[in-house]
Amino acid sequence: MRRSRAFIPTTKEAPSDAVLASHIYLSRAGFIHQVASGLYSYMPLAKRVIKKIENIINEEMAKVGAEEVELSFVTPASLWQESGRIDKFGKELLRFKDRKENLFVLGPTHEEMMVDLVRNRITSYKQLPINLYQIKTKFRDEARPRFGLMRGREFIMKDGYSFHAYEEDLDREFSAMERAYKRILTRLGLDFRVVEADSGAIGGSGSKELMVLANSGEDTIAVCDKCEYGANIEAATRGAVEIPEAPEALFNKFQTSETSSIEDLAEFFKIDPYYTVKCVAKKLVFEEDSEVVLFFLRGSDNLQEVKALNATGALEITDVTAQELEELGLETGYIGPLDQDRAKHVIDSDLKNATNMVCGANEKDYHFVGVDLSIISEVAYFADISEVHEGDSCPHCDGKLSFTKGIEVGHIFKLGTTYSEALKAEFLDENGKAKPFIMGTYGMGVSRLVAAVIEQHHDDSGCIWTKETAPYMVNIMISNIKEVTQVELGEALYTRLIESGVETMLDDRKERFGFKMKDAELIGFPYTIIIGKELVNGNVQIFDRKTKEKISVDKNEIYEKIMELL
RNA sequence: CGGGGUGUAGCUCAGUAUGGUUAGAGUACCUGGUUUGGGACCAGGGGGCCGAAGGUUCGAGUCCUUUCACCCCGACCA
Repeated sequence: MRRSRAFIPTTKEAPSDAVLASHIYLSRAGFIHQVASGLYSYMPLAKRVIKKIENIINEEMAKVGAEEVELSFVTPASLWQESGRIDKFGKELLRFKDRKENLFVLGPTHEEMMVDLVRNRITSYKQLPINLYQIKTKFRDEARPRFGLMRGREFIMKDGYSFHAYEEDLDREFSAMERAYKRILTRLGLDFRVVEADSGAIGGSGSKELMVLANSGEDTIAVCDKCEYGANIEAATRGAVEIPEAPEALFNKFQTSETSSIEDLAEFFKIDPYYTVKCVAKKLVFEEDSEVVLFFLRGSDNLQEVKALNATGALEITDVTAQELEELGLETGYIGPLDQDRAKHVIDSDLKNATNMVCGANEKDYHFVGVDLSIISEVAYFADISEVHEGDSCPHCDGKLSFTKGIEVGHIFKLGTTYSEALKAEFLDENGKAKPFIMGTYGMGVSRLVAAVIEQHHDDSGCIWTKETAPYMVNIMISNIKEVTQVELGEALYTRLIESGVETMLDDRKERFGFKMKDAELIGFPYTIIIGKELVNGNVQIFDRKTKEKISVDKNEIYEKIMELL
């Protein structure tokens, strides 16, 4: 492509709302243009990058035997009613009616559509397994779109779905897909981590997220410093702690005025908060109603709300007001798990057999000491509801957990029969018995990957595309368009590279050296061949975007040299 | 959805408290000239329903009402 003819509107200034590097540079370098909140147009450079990523995905999907399809973007709301997700998905689903007053939604994900496509077409175990995917624009009416391509309302996603007759076959496919996803991210040149995760509103198990490591990531992930373990903070667990010697005490009720906080309580008894029981009261919203639920944890721990949701099966978790607690007869600061009959409660599994604990006596100004929680271990409801801390031990080895930020670019999980049952998608097994498909689902954010690459590969001058993602590999810069010898060499080299299949840009604009260099750095071509003042000595230079180094090359060897580098 | 902010040239922003020439700057764009290794310089030029609608006034970018959009913090987010 000739730069003089290309549509690449670069600017010196970024849109005022751009915060992330990817948003700033993709805007400034003329890749994307925002048209409305969370909606972006892709200009030629972005389109090329997207195609590259799609090609890599297609290649890797072909290797594992997945087939590409394309489902309609506008989907009938009736399918969403059938699965029951029309209410669960909420306002993120953009709904509208056609001229005949039929209700439709813009697809935010395509479980229903894919199950509908397969049901009654795949009818025998002999036809299984199959794995179908598409790369398609999705729409989620996010309450608050932000960060450019990172969290748009309209975005491109690769979504795949596999159908199986047996659990073991799903397990096999799931592993194969995990490997394929890792290969994709590796080829894209990304530093990433596969972590255990919560499966969210779609439901399912064996959930894993593929996280591109970047400080700007919206997710916090806990990773082990010794083994491969990594998990989203929403799902992270920790190894059993060596229970330190508890200060022994006989069971007793103690007057503890002015100690409604864990801090005060620990100070009062001169013990570590680890030996205290804290109560976190939350209001849980269920499909029909809502109610206050008490969560008991060690004083040293914090409630992990996603875990709390999973433990209770609620849809949403919100704060409670002091008034609501009062109405239930709960004494703030002195709520304890013993004889707790005022509200439903969940106790952190870490407390299951804890002894010598201090907890609220459900009476103002009184706490129990020397509490042995094992006495209620048979009757109370225990679940993992605490959030791991940095420095906690790894659940799989003797390493320590540390936190890092990640961008969720992929999410794979085992759906099981949730959707096939809801949509009555069944096949006949060897015994002629009808069974729902066992499904897996595999998502990867294509447009988000474009942003993720830049989040991980940029500097103060702009984008630094990796070899597999670069919109053009080589930029030939003719320093002074009035110098005939420079133009001649540039044109000849351009033609030769194009003929060799190299994606090449020829900067043939009548601009000054500095202007063109800044522009090339902003766009981020991996290599720029500078044909300039050294040509009188028979030399040109290769500028490496990543290192910003320029190396001189004899003009007669430049073709071979650049081909070597690619 | 709660709280806050901003809408003026393609982009970044002045001007609005106290209404009053033809609405400004930088950048980008066009023409001519000089320049040619790190976003040049000089001269000239084009570009605006001052987010929209209504109102107050002799007069509104500026005051009032309504509305829309966008952004930030939070809630939410397969």
